[in-house]
Amino acid sequence: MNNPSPAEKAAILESITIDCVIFGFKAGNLEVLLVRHGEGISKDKWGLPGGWIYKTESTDDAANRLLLELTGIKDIYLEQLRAFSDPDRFPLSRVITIGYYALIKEEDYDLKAGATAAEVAWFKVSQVKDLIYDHAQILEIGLKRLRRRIKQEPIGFNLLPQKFTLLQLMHLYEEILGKEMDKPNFRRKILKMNLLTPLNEKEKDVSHRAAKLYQFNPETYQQLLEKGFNFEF
Amino acid sequence: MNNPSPAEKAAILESITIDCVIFGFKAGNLEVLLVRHGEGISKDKWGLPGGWIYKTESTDDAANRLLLELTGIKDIYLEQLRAFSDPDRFPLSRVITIGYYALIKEEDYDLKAGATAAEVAWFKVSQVKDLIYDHAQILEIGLKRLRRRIKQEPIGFNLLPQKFTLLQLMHLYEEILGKEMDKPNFRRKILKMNLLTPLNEKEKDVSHRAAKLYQFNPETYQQLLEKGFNFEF
DNA sequence: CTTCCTTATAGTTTATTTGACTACAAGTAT
DNA sequence: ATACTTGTAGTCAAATAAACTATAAGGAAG
Repeated sequence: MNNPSPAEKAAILESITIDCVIFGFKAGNLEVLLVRHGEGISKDKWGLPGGWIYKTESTDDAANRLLLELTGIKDIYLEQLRAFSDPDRFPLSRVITIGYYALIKEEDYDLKAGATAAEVAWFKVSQVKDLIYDHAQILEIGLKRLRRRIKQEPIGFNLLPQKFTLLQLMHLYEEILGKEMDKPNFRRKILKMNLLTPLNEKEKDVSHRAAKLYQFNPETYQQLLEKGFNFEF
Repeated sequence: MNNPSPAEKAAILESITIDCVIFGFKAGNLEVLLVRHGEGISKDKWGLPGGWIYKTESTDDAANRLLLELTGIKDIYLEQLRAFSDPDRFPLSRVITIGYYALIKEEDYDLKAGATAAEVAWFKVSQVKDLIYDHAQILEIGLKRLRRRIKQEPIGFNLLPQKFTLLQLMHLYEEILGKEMDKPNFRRKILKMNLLTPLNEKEKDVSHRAAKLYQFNPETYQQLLEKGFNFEF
């Protein structure tokens, strides 16, 4: 979100930007993808990946392009959060930013800092601090959305590896919703949804009884995405 | 959303606008507020109330100001829908619009066409057609949001008069969700929420047994707004 | 190889919530 | 007085949720 060069100015919208909140999950922690800026007024500070919009692209396209340019991540489903429009949110001029968010499996993507980003990395959400501009607020709204969504749609699964145990899934819910759950009840409820396909495999290299591995049933997944569910637990 | 005059250009953002989807409810029908444009390329066509954003105001403020200028409605709670960013959505130039929506009691507000609006009026949602630009899409997204929300938060009450009967409330839900409900069950469920305060009054001038009137319990209302509920019926 | 420990998984029990109904009460209109 | 309409109360079986107990399957320690 540095100021555009004169050459770029012709092709971009002047007072709108994009910022992306990308969530991942690793070792029981919810993480978010940040970039360290390599130039401009926020040089060397960390913030959400984002930038300017070309006049010829939709904001959805811009979000995907920017994410690719800055972090190397491509072809993910980004959902719009909302616009952030405090007149003073950006110090150099009046700029409204449109927030996007996504959930991805960290393991599926290689990070590669590009364009104006000097560095890209995952940070535990609970430990993020000192983001540029109003990015802390955008992250917070993204987190709120994630929490609301995960109770009503089977989106959390995007954060887990292909094959996972029921306990891993439960821990994911516990981490995101910030509350403890009952193993037998969780198991019963999620299995009844028919959303998981049991595999003929088990965990390996664990020092206790190995749990069965599961993966999604993409069909039920689609149905539930549309119809929603209630995952209060 | 006509093009700004040169004098205005200094003070407004060039490629962003606001559009508002205002829902009301009357005689069993869900209605939406539209304005007939008095000037510009969409002269004499109907569309959502909206317009340009001053550089010094947030989009929330802009939405409220524009609504007041165009329709005379003021001081309502407008919630942001999302940004609409199709590069071709606005014929004259590249303009992204930020949609807002609100639910209000029609009876509480007097309409008064102002600024660039030649006329303001309520239209039954089911009968709206031929809106300018992509306003049909914005309305559709607003409606979707309304349907989702009304199942999870007690927002529908904003559409009813101060005092109302349970059947009126149920009809509101039926109209918005497009599905029939069971009277006794609806009654039981909603009363148990403790959201309604029974009044010592009854309907008047009806040609059948008069129903008891209720109003909200603002405290429970606040609690439920934060905590949410599940109003599937 | 037996015992202990940890985690996985199955099952029980009780209270609560739903959904579909029935029944009756309270008014208006004829 | 009677029929008709809508409001309100209550019943009952099925489904769900929450808390809990019990057992199985492994590895680790002795």
